[in-house]
Amino acid sequence: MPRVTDDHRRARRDEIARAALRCLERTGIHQTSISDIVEESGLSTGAIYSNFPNKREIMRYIVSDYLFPRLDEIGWPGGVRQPREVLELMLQGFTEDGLPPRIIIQFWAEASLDAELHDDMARTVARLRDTLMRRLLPWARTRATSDTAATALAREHAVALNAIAQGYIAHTAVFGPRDPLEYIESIAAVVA
Amino acid sequence: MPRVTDDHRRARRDEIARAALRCLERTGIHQTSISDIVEESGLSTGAIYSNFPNKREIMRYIVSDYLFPRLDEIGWPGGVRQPREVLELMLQGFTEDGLPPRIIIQFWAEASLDAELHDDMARTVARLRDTLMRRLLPWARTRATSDTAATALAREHAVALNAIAQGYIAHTAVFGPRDPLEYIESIAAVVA
DNA sequence: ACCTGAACACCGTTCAAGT
DNA sequence: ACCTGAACACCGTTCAAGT
Repeated sequence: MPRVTDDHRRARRDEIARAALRCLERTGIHQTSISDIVEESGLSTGAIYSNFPNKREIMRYIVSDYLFPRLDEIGWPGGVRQPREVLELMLQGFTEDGLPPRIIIQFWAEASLDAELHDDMARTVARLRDTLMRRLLPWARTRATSDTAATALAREHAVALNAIAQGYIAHTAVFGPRDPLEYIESIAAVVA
Repeated sequence: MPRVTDDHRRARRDEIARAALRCLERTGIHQTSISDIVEESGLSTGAIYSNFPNKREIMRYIVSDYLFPRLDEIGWPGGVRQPREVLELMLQGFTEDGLPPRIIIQFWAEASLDAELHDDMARTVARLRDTLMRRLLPWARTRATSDTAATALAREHAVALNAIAQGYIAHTAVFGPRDPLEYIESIAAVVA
């Protein structure tokens, strides 16, 4: 019995979150009002508030489940791949499949002010890092003598990949789209 | 005669902007209300609104004049400096003298939604880039055959330095303070 | 000319009433 | 149990009245 109710509840929450996301893509977090979400979803104010306690919890739900939806579904090639190549695939994956950078940077701004939203973001980013780690592991094994060392190396590089991706997203959010390969090349030239 | 009035006006606007900035550091752009700024500045609502047409224009004023206040006042060493070293000094300068990354990322989020604020931001970043360019020029001259080529090279690298600094600020805004040198080293290891 | 602060319109949230 | 939508409190902005 709880099964049916839970499924229904989740479906409703997804319906609301997706409507909210369509509003966010148009106007951002703070310019999106509850009544915009009411209109976009076709539900009533009360329907929103009987599924989420407040607007902030809708945003937390989005950060946890919708912010970087498909990174583990990128068509990753198998085999040994250099970190640089994994980075290139990741940035191309964001460009093609992710939410607009404009939205992501707004959630970062929120996360820097709200401890719980920050923790949701940290968990989401940790999932991303683990996906990257798995892709880096074959390469890391060619560089390390033990399995433990390989895991540590892959993890370190996955963290750095996340950091560069964050820089790329922030950059394109503010200054517009940019070719990922050219971006990577330009920062490589500077830190070399 | 207009001189005195203009100076007075500018002083008042600075007074308001600084009070607003103190509020922003505590609670962010959207959680800072006009009445917070009224309280923090000791002025009245009407005094705010007779110096700025609305809250957004206070934010534009901050982006133009207060966001990266001291980058050209960093104690830059003279002589030929590698891009990597200029990058290190820049990130250290941000860490020591700039506004908290938490605030800067909020203005980026705003700039990605508001065309005029975006243009203010672009001008501010262009000033930063020109400062960096001047610091890179001695190095660029050792690498280029003409003055024109040196200028172009310095400019290219200055743009990349800005991009990396933006990544660093976004990263520290969300994930907390991090040693600039270690950050640079970790991304260098990946794009190498 | 600049400032005061009460009044207005709008948004997030609540809650009595419905199914 | 979930939903409706009018009502409430608060925030950005305006404006008649003051200096």
